[in-house]
Amino acid sequence: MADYNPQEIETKWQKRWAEARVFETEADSTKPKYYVLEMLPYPSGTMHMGHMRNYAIGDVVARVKRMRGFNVLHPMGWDAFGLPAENAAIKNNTHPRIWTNNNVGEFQRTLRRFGFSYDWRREISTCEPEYYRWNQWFFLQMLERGLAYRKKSRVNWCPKCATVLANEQVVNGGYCWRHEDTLVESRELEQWFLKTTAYADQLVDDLKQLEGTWPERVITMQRNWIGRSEGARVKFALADVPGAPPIEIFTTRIDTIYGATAIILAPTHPLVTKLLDGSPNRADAEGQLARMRQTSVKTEDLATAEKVGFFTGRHASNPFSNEKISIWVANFVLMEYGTGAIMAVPAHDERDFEFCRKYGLPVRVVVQPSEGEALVEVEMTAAFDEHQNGKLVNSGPFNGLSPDEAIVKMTAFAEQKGFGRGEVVFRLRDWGISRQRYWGTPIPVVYCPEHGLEPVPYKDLPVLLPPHPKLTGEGESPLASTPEFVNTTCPKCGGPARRETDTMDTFVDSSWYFYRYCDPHNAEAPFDPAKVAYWFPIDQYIGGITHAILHLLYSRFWSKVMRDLGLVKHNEPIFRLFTQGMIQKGGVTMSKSRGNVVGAIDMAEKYGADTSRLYTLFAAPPEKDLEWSEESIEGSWRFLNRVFRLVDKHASAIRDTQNWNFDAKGMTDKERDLIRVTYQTLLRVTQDFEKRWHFNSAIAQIMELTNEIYLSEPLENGVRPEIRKEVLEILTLLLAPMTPHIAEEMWEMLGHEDGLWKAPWPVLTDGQLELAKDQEVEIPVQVNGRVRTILRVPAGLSEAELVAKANADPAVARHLAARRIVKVIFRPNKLLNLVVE
RNA sequence: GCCCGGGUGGCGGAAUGGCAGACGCUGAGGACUUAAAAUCCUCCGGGGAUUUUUCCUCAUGUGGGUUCGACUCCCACCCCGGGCACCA
Repeated sequence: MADYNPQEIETKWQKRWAEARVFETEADSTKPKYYVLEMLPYPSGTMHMGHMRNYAIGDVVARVKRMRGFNVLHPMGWDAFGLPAENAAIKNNTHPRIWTNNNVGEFQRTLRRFGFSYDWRREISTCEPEYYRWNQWFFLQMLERGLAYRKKSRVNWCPKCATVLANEQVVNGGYCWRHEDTLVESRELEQWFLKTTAYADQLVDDLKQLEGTWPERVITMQRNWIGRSEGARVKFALADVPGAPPIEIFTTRIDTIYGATAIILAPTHPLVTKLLDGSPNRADAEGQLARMRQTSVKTEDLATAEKVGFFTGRHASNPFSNEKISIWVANFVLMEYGTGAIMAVPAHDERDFEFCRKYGLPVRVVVQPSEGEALVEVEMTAAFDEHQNGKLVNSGPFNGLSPDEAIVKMTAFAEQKGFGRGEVVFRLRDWGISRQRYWGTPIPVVYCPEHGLEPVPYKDLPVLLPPHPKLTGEGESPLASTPEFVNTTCPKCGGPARRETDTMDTFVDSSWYFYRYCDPHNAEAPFDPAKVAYWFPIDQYIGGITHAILHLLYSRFWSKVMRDLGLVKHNEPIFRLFTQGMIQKGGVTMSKSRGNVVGAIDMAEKYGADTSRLYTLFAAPPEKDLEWSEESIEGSWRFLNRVFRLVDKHASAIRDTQNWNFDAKGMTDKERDLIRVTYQTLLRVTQDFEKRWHFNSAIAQIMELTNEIYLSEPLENGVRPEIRKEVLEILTLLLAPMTPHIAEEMWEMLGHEDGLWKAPWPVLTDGQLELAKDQEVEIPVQVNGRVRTILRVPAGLSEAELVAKANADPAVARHLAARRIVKVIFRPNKLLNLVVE
């Protein structure tokens, strides 16, 4: 009699797995491959159970696939660059590398303690020169192709981070994604960009390939983020400024152009100052303009702010109607989108309606609903903006067309006349990657007084971070105040030159790390394309919904660039994506900053890794958020003890028994019942693992099986040792993907000298499938859809026989009374429903 | 405002058109024990009738609908969570 001692068992098996190198894999074209990956963690502080859920799910998948004969790649690494390391280093007067490496050590120890089946030889850390040199290599490749460029731009500046943020890192309408209480400011700086917009079309089109294997909402979020709009660009000539260039506007509703009653420019539109030159309204206008230009960058405010604007005193003429309309400037028109100028069609656009009513601009209906009452301008209280359902009026030669027809014809007309053309506009902007911080990948270019911007030659990569930076957390990049880094020579002329001092956004690191896992120690190239061709695409990627836009969009972009560089063949790197729910405590997501974490190591020490893993899988389906409960985890602990005692009790009697030959002859009823429930459990659990990912109900099934076995105790009475062995072995194998250590231990107790890691997932023969079938079934008998009795009958009973039995049953007879049966619904082995008058 | 999720016992959850509440937690009772813990067994949605047994009835956010039959499908609404938010 031994007690279940998880600390001892878990250490023992982790050691054996490592010695036998069980989880180390190589590309092998003779075997089917399976690449399962969990998003790489940012190593900060200690790991909590919120992290572990992600890895527990991935490990189940990896272990099930291995048992099913796949060559499984399951790697782990560290997203090791980033601001917290630098901030912590400043605070503690240490080096970011020391802080980072300590955390990496802590994270690695925790993951190892949980027994996750990673191939640790493939571990990568993005802050190592062996890794980030390839960030620089990719950057130079993009620079050569015009996909990396520098421009002066208004940027999002987080005063706390003291650096620039990408648009995607500005959250909640104007706050820093790391400091959710800090408002992002707007500044003008020279910045490096990657041309994500060059792939905007593909990024949106290829989302179709992901339908069915990616969560719908992730696809929708990406589609909205890219924001593709088809419309037209139209030139409005200036009516009262001779020789001035026309104003170009973008619209998706060119069909409503006869209803345009004003042109509105963004406050920062370059034409605004020209228009105001010599305008009678000038003084007044400039005051308003100044106010508009300095309003906050909070998009949330923008959305709810009242629309304000002013008349420039100038007019433009509508190229379709030659009508003169006034030109305005207003706060709700954005310079960053389209052309920074719009035509206001108040009758058919909600925003324009609001603006024009406020300033008394005319409203003119040009699309009348095809059903119901006709619109009357003065009575309108809202714009009529339906596409589908209307026809054009007051629109010259286009009267009578539907809006959709009119869009096509009017765009063609504008193109023919030379004052407009069809255009597709994206909301997506280029990816600003410059960061004015130390702990990131140096951007590999130098500035020569003679030759200007020069890329660092490939042979000189990596450009290493200087080992002794001056970190202050303020002002420009710490690299700029590190002379031994900045001062260099021009690769072209050898004269003195300055290095670029910006470093790369850390999303660069995570955009391609999963390729490096395929060939992590390659010193000649980012990876061997042949190895990537074997392992890719990632069969299953698992992570939080928080990365639905940023990380996944950049990764998709990077893959497409790599494809165009000829490094990979696929369009999309990730075949199947799963977004798991968060672990919460007290109703909010577990996180260090909220101070509600449950430490992973603490749980492993208290209950063991197996219990901790089991509980995160059992408490809720994996896609849903899960409220951590210290009381509930006790149930998982009790269950594993219960299983262990069961195996322990029978082990000595059955360990040396021959395996059962599956001969059904001579089986006792008790044996049949046990075998049936065991096989049925196996079939259902297999389904839950492979098809539905319902780990929680898989565990429930295994618990039920365990309860059944307990109720059949003592098994020695009427169950032969070989059948006991069959039942307990299957129970053990079912648990193996989720609680691998205890499963290995029990497998050994059951007499196996080879590790369970060598055992395949059980597959039933036809004979065994026969034994899995019910011989007797319980059939609910309904009268008019209400259950009146449950009959226990032999499986496969015919309708007639069942109806006869039902009629004979007093509980049914009572409800049939003397009424006539008008219809019989019969589902074999399932249900009988008698419909009476 | 728009777009997604979701709403089932005291709690986490199960059931993808066929016995609502599997499994687990909590709680109650029993066995074992000098005792406790652990363990094993039983019970546990509401109301009513019958009271050793069983039967009826209500119940899956609300109201309709489809169906022999609806937690499940359809329509409308309410509430909760998340995402987007002047993108022309």
